[in-house]
Amino acid sequence: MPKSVVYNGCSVGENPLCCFDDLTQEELDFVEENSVEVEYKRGETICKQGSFASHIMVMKEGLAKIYLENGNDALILKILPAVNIIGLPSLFEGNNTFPYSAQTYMDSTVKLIEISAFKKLIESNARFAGQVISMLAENSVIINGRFFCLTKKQTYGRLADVLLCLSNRIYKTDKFPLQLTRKDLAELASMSVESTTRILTKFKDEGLIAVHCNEIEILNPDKLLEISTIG
Amino acid sequence: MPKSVVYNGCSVGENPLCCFDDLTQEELDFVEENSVEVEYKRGETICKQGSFASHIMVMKEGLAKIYLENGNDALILKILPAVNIIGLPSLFEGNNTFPYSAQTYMDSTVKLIEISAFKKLIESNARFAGQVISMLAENSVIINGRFFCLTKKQTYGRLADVLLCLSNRIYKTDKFPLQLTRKDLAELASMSVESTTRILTKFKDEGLIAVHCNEIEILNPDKLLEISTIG
DNA sequence: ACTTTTACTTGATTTATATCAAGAATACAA
DNA sequence: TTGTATTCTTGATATAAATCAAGTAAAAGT
Repeated sequence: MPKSVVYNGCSVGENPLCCFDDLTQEELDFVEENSVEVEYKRGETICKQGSFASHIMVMKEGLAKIYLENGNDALILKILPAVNIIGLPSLFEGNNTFPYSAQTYMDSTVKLIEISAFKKLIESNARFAGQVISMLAENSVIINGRFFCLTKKQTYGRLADVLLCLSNRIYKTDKFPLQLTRKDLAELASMSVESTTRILTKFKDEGLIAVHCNEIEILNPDKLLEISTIG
Repeated sequence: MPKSVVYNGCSVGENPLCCFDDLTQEELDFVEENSVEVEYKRGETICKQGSFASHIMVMKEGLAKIYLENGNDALILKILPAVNIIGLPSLFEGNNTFPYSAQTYMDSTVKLIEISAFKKLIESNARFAGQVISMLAENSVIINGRFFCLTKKQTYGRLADVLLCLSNRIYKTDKFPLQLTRKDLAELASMSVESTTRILTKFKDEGLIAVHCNEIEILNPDKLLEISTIG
């Protein structure tokens, strides 16, 4: 029996964005000519599901969520710290709209690259195309992990996952500012706000975490990981 | 307010596999030289999560499921009729194992292509690479739709989805042989076998479907679609 | 400072759905 | 054919988690 994979619902990859590393100076200039940088405030929409996909986006700074919306329901596919790329799934032929929305959790800087320029690079540079493939493939593995987590784990495990993800992948420290609201956390763990509160309180009572004013500290990551793994 | 997208949890795309269309005869020969065709019986495993990804697979005939496994839990990501490609996510750099398992629902024919040969094609032919990107991108859109369905819809909607998917995408007719067991259906809709039975009975009582001996007929697809949409 | 809104917490209730249990139907084997 | 094992069905019960409700705390606006 193989060691079980740990599906952590984290939806943040460990590999840095790398598809621009192998471009020539000429190609880099071409990218620059066809891109702009934009500042977004907290809560602003970077791209809107269903709108025309005119560009590929690169998160340079900040934090965002990528989500599907349908009526009043929203499903977060991924949280996106810098540096990461947004919009690759809109590259598929016959599709010219964004398959998801993206919104910032805090003030963020985003680079917008003309999609036609991006496509031109893919067509002319097979190594670049290979890296785009690599990113798409990794992305699907990450999202599938989150898929597993949200469908198979129950609330405690899902929230433990979210906390560990913030600590390990986003802020990369045990003690971090809680810039996300309970509502944000609830949405990330796909549960109600009330349940989120209750579980956080329980974690606090059991000494797994400490919550100071707008700051959260992971006291017992091992136990949280255990909760996440059990489900 | 834009028209709501219909997330149907179907996880079968509408576009045929097309990445081999633009290859030269020489390239096609190269693919042939580096591939074999294998027959699988119903229930056999085509690829196993975690094992070394030595090849890309093409379903030539039959039907299979692609799923994540973790302990006793399994999550079906996708059902795969012919002609479709399996294993693209194992293309990402630094990963040499299959990120999921695949198992046949019926006797199937699969073509196995050496992954090194496949990668060589990507590196040497940017158009081919572009089509692989397109397939990966489409795939992620499909799986995200299923993700939404399984996390946001409740049992009736999910099962309605599965039935419509079988009818519309797999068998392409209103009346089709029920080769899947209740257990298979339950797994597809991510619910218990008992609930599956109950809901099927309800659909039958309400005249939405008819079940003859090992054959199922969709009598009221519109109503089923409504159930699927409401959730 | 006070008011209004928004965010958070806690408890009671409801609901969807899994699980448990046991019987019926079907398939399979001797 | 009869016995055995699956698969399917149906009912009763348990449970996780949402919803409802009402209050407190914090933030924002006047």
